[in-house]
Amino acid sequence: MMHDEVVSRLRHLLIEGEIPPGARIPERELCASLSISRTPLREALKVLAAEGLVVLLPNRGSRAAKLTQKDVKELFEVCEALEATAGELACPRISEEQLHEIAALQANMVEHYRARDLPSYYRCNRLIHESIVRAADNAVLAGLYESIAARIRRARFITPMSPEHWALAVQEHDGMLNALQRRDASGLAHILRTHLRRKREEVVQAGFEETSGSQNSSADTGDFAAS
Amino acid sequence: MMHDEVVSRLRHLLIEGEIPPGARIPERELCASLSISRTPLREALKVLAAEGLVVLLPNRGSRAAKLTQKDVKELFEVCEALEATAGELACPRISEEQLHEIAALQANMVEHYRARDLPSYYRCNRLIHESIVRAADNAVLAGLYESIAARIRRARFITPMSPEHWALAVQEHDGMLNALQRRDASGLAHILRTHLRRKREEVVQAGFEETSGSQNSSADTGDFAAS
DNA sequence: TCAGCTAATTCTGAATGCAAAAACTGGCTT
DNA sequence: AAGCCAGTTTTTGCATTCAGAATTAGCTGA
Repeated sequence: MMHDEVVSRLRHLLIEGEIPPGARIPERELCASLSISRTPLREALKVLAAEGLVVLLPNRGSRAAKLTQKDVKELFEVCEALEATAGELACPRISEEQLHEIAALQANMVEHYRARDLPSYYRCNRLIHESIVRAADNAVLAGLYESIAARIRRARFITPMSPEHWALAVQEHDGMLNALQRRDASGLAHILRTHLRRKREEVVQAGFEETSGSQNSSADTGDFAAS
Repeated sequence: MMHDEVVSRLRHLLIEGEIPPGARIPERELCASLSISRTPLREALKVLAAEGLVVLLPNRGSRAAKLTQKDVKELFEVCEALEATAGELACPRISEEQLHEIAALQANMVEHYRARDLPSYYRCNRLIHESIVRAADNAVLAGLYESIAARIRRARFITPMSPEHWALAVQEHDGMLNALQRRDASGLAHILRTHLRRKREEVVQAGFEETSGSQNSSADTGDFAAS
């Protein structure tokens, strides 16, 4: 098992909530379940700690980072900036092919919306946003977006997605595609901003976790047990 | 020596150009010079690779990441977005105390400008930008800014800073402070954008390195020798 | 002399071992 | 019975060790 694969695998466990926020990360068990020794696992944990998905407590092991309300707010603020920038850069840079690809994804997404198939809808939605970011042709931006979006996705399982918001989101996506086709950079940026601000409201409304930003409150979650 | 300290120390070596871009990173020598074993050093290298300062070549060691023209362009595009966002967020959030602090730094910086003391000027300049970011009260944003600004700073030693640009930069800083005091969010964002765009032009003008984004061209730089 | 091949060396990546720190357990005191 | 302390176990962090890959050096034969 390659180093990058260990990181990816572990990142997946954290993002998908299989290791829930705040849970202790037991090195020995993960070593066994990934069949690697502690050295590469610990390297991966340090990387994920730098990414903000893991908190390392000196001499006291590591925990999956919690997601406080403030964290989510901050992540959305940054995500908004990154996506708006991506939108602005993408307008002059996007190729016809990429545009068609996004249009196809959009059509696909609307299908899933009509079928009320939330998981498929989310997948398309995510692919569209990623496509816009990719069209901005900026690897640094894409990397940061990837990381921030992943951290936001951890809060996904708390949000229920109301019917009104869903309808609105689909509408906004139409607006996005339209702005892209018209190469309306500031228009697209604006739509992306409001789109994200709305989603943020939705997530914050759900009001999960407590307000405290402490990662040390150890008295709440049990250990994560590797499968 | 603590883990975080190893990372900081190594990061410093890379940012200050003591390990020049493209140079091979000799594990053994660094281990000796930091008096640690390979395990913590390799952990630090993985973290720095995730930050984009180091490139890991499987089974062929690690190198300080190069800074191509495209890299610089991308970094500035992102930095622009982050700083503009910080400015917008800082305006409604900044405290009187923080404002006075920035005003003091600004006065200090102008002093250094008059004395044509470039290193001191740079230090103040950096502190001002960091203060604005801090005033935005967003830890995620601050973290990304820190990382991106550090990577940009690696290109510093190539740029000569012309007298006209310098004068203009000082003027723009006056504008920033003014906008902050007036709590003019979009005004501040605009100034920050043009300020950075100008600096970017300046750096790109200097036209270092080749255009190729390849990190693998091993035939150009010798090894870095630890002091 | 020099290209090509093979052996030795060096270096990388990962497992194991070891000392120190933390967590847990059981017994003792009040 | 509750709290506290000493001894034990577990866990953490790092050094060391080991296998495998890459690079280098040396040798052979044109």
